[in-house]
Amino acid sequence: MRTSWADSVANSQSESGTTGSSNNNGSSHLPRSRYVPPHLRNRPPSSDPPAPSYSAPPPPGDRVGYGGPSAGPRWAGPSRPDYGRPGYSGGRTGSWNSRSGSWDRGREREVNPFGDDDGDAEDAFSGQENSGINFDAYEDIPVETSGDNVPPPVNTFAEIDLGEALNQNIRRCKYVKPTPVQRHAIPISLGGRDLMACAQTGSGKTAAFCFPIISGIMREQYVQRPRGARTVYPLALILSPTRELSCQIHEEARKFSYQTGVKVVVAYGGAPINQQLRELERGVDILVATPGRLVDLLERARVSLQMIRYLALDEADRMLDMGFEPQIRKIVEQMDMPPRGVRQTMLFSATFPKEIQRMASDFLANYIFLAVGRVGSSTDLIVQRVEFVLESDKRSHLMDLLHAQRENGIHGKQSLTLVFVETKKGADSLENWLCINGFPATTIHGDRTQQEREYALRSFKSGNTPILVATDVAARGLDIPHVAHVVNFDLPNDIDDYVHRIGRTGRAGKTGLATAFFNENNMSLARPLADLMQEANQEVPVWLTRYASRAYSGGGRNRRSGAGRFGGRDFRRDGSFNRGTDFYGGANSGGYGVPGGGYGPGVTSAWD
DNA sequence: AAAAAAT
Repeated sequence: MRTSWADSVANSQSESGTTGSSNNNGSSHLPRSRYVPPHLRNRPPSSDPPAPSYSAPPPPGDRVGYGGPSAGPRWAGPSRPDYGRPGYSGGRTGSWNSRSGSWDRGREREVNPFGDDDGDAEDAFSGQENSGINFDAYEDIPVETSGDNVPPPVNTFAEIDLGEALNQNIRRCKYVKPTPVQRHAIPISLGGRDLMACAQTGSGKTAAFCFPIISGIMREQYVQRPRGARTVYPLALILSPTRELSCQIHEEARKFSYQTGVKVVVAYGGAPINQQLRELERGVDILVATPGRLVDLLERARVSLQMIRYLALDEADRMLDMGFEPQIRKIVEQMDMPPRGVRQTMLFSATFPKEIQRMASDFLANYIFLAVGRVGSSTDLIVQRVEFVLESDKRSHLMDLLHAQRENGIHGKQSLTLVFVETKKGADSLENWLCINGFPATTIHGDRTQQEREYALRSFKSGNTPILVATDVAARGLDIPHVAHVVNFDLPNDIDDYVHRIGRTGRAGKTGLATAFFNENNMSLARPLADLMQEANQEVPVWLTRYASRAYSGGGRNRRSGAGRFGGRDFRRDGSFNRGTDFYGGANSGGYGVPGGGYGPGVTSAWD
């Protein structure tokens, strides 16, 4: 039987009579037997796994491991050299480090990230959060792996020795069983292997790279980090292309690391740097950042990458599209980060153009390639409609849609609708027009201040302004739960972008609707769109088929080399890219053309 | 061409 360190803390706290009461709302003590932990409140009585044995959880604000009495041995595991990889030997017991002692100054109460104590309107949807996941949709997802000695996937979280503290947070998140990307990626990462993967954000990708990092840091033998003047030394770095995405990863990572003692800090541009510096100074294990701000911090020598054990690059192709390659190379190769093979690296990308392949071969060592199909292959979950709408009719047409939606909605409440437009100016003007016409809308684009962007996102998520007009800043990666409808008011020029946009709905196994306004300005998209819809078993209007057959072949398609079909490819198999001894051809033959997994030639990026 | 990202 496993006795984890966290268990012993929980036991010792229950023995010492700690009452598990009090959220930050100052509610008075509840009798212990009646105590319902915040994350178990407001739930439907059935369908949940048996509640964890919870006689008296530690008070939410009190960091486990911060000098608690009889907290058990801080480290009982085998010792490793400083730069040792967190090898996975399975069945280890009692080796969980609390990270205590690292951030002595941070004795303030850790804010409960699961808060039913934040009291704002985001609660409109709480209680449904994650509980409506259609797990059947996850069953038949095609998954492909290749590489040396791929660790076998797991079927339950219980099979993975992540530690009790993390397990408790998994329960608090109401994750019942791992999603496909988690089933495969977590054992790979825990096995200390580098990973190149593609999968949707909504399918649990963030957890897939956060769990191994958090658990690895907790296992880490306590190593004194250098104490530079004002320099901090994170152990893990997560890079993502947009500020919102970084925030989102940070929020999730905070939930996963609650009461583990692992500190997560986010740094991104557009926000005052001083506050971020203060956060950093209070201690950081995992740093989530956008490239620009991180480079700034590195140049100021406020952050050192010397102690980095884990590096995760999210939406790598997106970062390259946005011209971040120089910054990323600077961060990974030209600062003080340990080289590949010493640190552990995870690279997530939707497509595999040459630049990504080069990046993979430069940043990863003997990695495992993992491709996870789209949840429900997008087919079952997103209903795609395309309508011919003249430029001049778009606004009134949108209005019709919104009216119909409002009437069909429950209690006349507008369900969340995300409207994509091409330009920042167009976004502002459409938002204004919607508001004038009685539809509360807000907008998100790169000309708005970060504060405005964050406010807009919050206001949208909470349902206060159930219509969000967005440019492509919101197209990829953002996981906004409960988006019922995505409207492509202006279609993008690239079918990949279309796929990403409609992927903002139908997430986490829920169904969604995507409507596109098509007109003569979108001719180049006719064929790829018709092909895509057909392959997704959607109804293709006859007029679109006609345009498609007329359209000059190849127009508007993504012709990036290296991209193609299900999950892209592990290019190491091509033989064309072999370089040095890290590469090997043709392990694990077969696997392409997994049934139901593809969008056909030239159409990629079903992944986030 | 537009969008994004450090000040």
